[in-house]
Amino acid sequence: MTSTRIPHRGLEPRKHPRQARSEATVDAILEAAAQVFERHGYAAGTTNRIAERAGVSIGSVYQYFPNKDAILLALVHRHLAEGTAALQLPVQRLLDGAPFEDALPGIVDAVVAIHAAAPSLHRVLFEEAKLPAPLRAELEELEDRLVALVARSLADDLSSPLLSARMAISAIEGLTHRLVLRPPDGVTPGEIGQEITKLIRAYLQSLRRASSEVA
Amino acid sequence: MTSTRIPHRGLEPRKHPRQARSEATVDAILEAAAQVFERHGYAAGTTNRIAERAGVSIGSVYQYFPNKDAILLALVHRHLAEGTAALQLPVQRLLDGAPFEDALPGIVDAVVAIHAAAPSLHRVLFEEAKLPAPLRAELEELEDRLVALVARSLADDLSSPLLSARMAISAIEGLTHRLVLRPPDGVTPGEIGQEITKLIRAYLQSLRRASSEVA
Amino acid sequence: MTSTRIPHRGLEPRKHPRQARSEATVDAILEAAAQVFERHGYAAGTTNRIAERAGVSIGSVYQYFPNKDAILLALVHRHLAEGTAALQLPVQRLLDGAPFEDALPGIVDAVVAIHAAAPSLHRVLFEEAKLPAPLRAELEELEDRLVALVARSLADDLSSPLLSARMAISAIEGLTHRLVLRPPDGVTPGEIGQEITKLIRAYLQSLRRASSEVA
Amino acid sequence: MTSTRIPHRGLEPRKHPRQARSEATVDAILEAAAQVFERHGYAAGTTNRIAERAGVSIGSVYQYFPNKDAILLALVHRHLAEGTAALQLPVQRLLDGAPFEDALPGIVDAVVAIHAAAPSLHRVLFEEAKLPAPLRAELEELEDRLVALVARSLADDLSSPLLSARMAISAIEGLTHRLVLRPPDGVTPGEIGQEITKLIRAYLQSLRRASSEVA
DNA sequence: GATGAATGAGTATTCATTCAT
DNA sequence: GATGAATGAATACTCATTCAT
Repeated sequence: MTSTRIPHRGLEPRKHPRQARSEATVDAILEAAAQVFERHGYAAGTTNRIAERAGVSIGSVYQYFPNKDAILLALVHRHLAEGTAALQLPVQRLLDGAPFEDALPGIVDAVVAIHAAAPSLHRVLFEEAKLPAPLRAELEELEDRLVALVARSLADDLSSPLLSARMAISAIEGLTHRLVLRPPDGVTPGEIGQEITKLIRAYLQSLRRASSEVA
Repeated sequence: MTSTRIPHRGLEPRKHPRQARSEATVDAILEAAAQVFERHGYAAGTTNRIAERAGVSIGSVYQYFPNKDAILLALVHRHLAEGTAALQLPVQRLLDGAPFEDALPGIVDAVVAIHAAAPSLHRVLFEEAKLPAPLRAELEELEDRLVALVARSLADDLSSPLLSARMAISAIEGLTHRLVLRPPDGVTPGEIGQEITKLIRAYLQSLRRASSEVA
Repeated sequence: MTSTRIPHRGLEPRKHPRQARSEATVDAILEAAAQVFERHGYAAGTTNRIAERAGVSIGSVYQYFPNKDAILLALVHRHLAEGTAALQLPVQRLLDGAPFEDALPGIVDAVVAIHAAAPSLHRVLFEEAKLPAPLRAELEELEDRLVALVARSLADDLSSPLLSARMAISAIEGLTHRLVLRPPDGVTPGEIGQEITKLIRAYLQSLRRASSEVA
Repeated sequence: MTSTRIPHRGLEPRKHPRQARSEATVDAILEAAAQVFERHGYAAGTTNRIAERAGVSIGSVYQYFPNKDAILLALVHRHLAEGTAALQLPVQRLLDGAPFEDALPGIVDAVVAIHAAAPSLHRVLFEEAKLPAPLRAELEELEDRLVALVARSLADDLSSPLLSARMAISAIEGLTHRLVLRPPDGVTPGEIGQEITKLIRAYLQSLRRASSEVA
């Protein structure tokens, strides 16, 4: 397949490895795929290269993944799991009723961390590859849920909490993405996070002022 | 070529059309390429598909473009020219010494307009395809110049004008990109622009307050 | 056509140029073709390159030649005419009854001259390209006639004049071809010719001795 | 590639077959290539035709050869190995100090045998295709070494042993090439060899006579 | 007559995927 | 289970040739 489009059917991992050895093989393949996609992009990251780097025969790759797209999907899921885990704590705080601005630094740190780990791979997974619609929908829903959560925490002060929450989350994602992939000279990821936090805070506070003025 | 990498040499258009007929052909090819890349992405946007959609034989495509990458490059340049044109006015105001915040809405509108015209194509041109290093450098320099210009206009009030300018420009680009590609329900591009403007303004004002407090 | 095979039909020049201008065009095309084939070989010598070098549009080339092979054929004929002309004198001496060894230096000089003029083109015309069978037959017949002529002049002294003549002619051709294309260090074409002459003379004399001993 | 030029890099066979099966595949491809090139020439001998005749998919061809040129190169090397083997014995005699004329028939027989096995393929390999410069240099050096060896064995009697040796070797090659490719009526390869031997002997003896007369 | 834009069959090559061992 | 040899559809690109202007 030369295309980048990722069909939906037949993407489930072929067999769930039950033995430790198999699990190690799957891990090796995924790790190899991450490296190969990171370096070459999705289209030029051939399955044979992945197999070679994993130290495994191409046949073994297809023993565990029905096709190339499935490998990418598994990577997406792995990435997603890591992301969810990193967001776990700050999101929990939101659920516990903490104000958004308290959870904000934790969220930003988590997003920055996710991107900083493998910036180029992130690009491949979420921008180069055309993920299957259902997965894409799932991703959007995930973001929507976070937005909704944030909106709820902003609802008391702001007039358009949903839009504001969307702006905040999008700013975090968008800025992190841009700035981590190509960081300005002499600025560390940590500082990037702080600056993003500042920006969001300023935005929300100005909205609050506007909101209170109206009232 | 299945890869997405775009080499630098040999990408100049092959012949300059001398008859009106060929100019129309080149236009048709570029327009077709824009559509095909927009729909299928770069990798899956085959040259034959482009030719077919242009209503032209594959040979004609290669009469004017030495290879597939050159088609994409031409598209990038076309896009770039439009972008530069759209930014012309607000940038001129900056050059004339206007404060950034006055030029801001114009800049945001221009960036939103560029994205809104063909959001998906924009993604293909600047994210899926690996542009040749020199072009990429040129693009970065373009952004750097804009950042420097903005920084200059912010230098009086702010302590880190370069970083702040970078944040502002990145926020415009990053947010526009995200929000135009997948706009929140019931929000128009115009409103997106306004909200982005608000966000940047809030950020700068808060920096100013912080700056003056220190002083 | 990528093939080197040269079909037989439709190879006659399309129209005999009647005006001086046309004749000049044909000449320019042939000269350009000679240069292009000499430099690039037949397969890589494209018709467009020929047209360009001739300073003529591709359409004009096809006005005078039905296809690429016809150009090569015309070149072969031109070459052949020159060869025949160069051999005219020594062959006439043979016809007049002169002994072969008297005509020999003239023949060798002629053959060397033909090769030396454009060694690489000669290779393309007679070895790379697969000439159409009839032309090939014609060429062979030409050589056969020369061989027969030589054989007649050797018939009195030798026991197998036909074979000896064939050997002599083949030696001239074969040696010239090899030695002119890649001449040994510090040896001029003239010396090559002299040495070939020596070799043929020695061969014939030894045959004569053998022949007379038997008798 | 339509051109006949053969670049030098990336021509090494792609993988060394480890299973018996693949060795058979490589052999089949080479044998098929020999036949296809023999019949159609290099340019018109398409890789698909080779695959088809080998009873193998086109993919398998490229599993073992990086490109078409590499196939031709492998054929050249195979041919060369056979040639070297055939010349082994007579050359050894020369090395052992035998006079050239003793080794001569063996050399001629070897050269005739090499050509007679696949005359047309020989033409394709060494005349139609433009071998990469290094290989061409290697071939010339091989011939040069043989010439030097012969010259050494002629040095005592002749005044220009190097030129004479070059003439002798060139005559063998050139005559064999011409006469085997298109043998005169009713003459067997064996007789061709004998006649060539005669010719060389006569040449050398006449040189010797000339040399001794001078002295 | 001349031009050069347009054509499209044909070529080398890649790479995801299968399957015999 | 694992291997890697084999497959072949698909792709970018060339170039001889045609034909509208």
